[in-house]
Amino acid sequence: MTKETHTLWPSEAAVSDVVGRLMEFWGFKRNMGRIWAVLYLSVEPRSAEDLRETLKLSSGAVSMTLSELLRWGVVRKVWVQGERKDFYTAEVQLWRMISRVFSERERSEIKFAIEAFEEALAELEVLKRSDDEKTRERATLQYARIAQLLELSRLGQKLLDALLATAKLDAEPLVRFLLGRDKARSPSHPS
Amino acid sequence: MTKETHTLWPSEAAVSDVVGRLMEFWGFKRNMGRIWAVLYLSVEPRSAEDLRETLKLSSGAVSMTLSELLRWGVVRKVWVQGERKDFYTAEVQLWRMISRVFSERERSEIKFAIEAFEEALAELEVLKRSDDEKTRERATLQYARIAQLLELSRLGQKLLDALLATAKLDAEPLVRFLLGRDKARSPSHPS
DNA sequence: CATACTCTTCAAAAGTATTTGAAGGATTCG
DNA sequence: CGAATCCTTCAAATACTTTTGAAGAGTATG
Repeated sequence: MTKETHTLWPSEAAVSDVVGRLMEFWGFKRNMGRIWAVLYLSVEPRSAEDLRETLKLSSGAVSMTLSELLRWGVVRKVWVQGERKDFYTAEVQLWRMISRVFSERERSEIKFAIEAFEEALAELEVLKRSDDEKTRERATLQYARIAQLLELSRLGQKLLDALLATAKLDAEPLVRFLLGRDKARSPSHPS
Repeated sequence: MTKETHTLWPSEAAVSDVVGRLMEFWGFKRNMGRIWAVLYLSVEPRSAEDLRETLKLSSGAVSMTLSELLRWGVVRKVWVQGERKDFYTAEVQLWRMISRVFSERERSEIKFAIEAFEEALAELEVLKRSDDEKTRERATLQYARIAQLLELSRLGQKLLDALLATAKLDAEPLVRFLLGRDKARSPSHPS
């Protein structure tokens, strides 16, 4: 019933925009970022209609974007006393969000790559024993190069795993390590 | 003059494809990945025409993609004795490539976000002292939330810096740390 | 300096991705 | 049960990205 179209403050608009862009950069739809940001900055849960008006989107877009956000577990449905509509809030545990997204998305991507590299290596293994000199040379070089790619991918995978393991507990551990390294270098922001 | 259209082996095609996808996933054009991969797996430097034929692209596409790759420093021009055309090779130092891309692209992205968050905080700083109760509440919550985003961004920035500093020297140091953590947990792939 | 060859550019075409809004479900309320 | 409200779906429209290929600029060669 509250018909006041929550107008965004300039700072809210700016943050939503930046988050939208960041998300886009990370391969999501811009509106996912914008909607999440609005919810993240909202004192109370918001309805779909509310978001639709605030961000000037179609009802369909809001519905689809929200369901995607729900699927990624970065937004939750909330029941508000005596209201018919659904209300939504943002997950505020940033690390949780990130780890969820990473573990679902980046991991499968990298897993796929790793498998492909392994297969390629297996094929080249055979060609390295070819009768043809040229073929052997080519196969040998490629084998070495792909092995590099594989190594890098495995490393990326481990990095991700480490990050995820870390994030699952708390924000800090890995963080600390990295901040530590940095301490001596730039005095930067006093805060 | 060598008119033999280097046909790709299945393993080459597969790897080029995967690398293309990975690159696409990371926000580049798929063809950048494919071209780079072909060069990376090539025994000798290749000409633009050669790539055009191998990958069935238009001359324009090859030209533009190559110049983009050159701009990112992941491919280099090479002069081949007695040849009129330009020849190209891939940067084979993977860490170098990655650190170059990261430092140019991700860093500016994150820097921009950080600035935006800081500005938003400054604006909210004022609103937190508003006469209106509601406004104060809203501003206070948003301040706290954006501060979280800012913290996270700064962390990301530091992580990147650490990675870059590492990569600039060698592939290993950061790597070692991460591999260490992992050792005890999952026996996984026996190789 | 004319010719041949190569590379680049760019407007148009093709291809993708996102958004819209109307139709249809689903749920609650009287 | 019927009306009202809200949510979802999906084909069509729009917006955005990438690719094409022809025109032209640049350069080495005879």
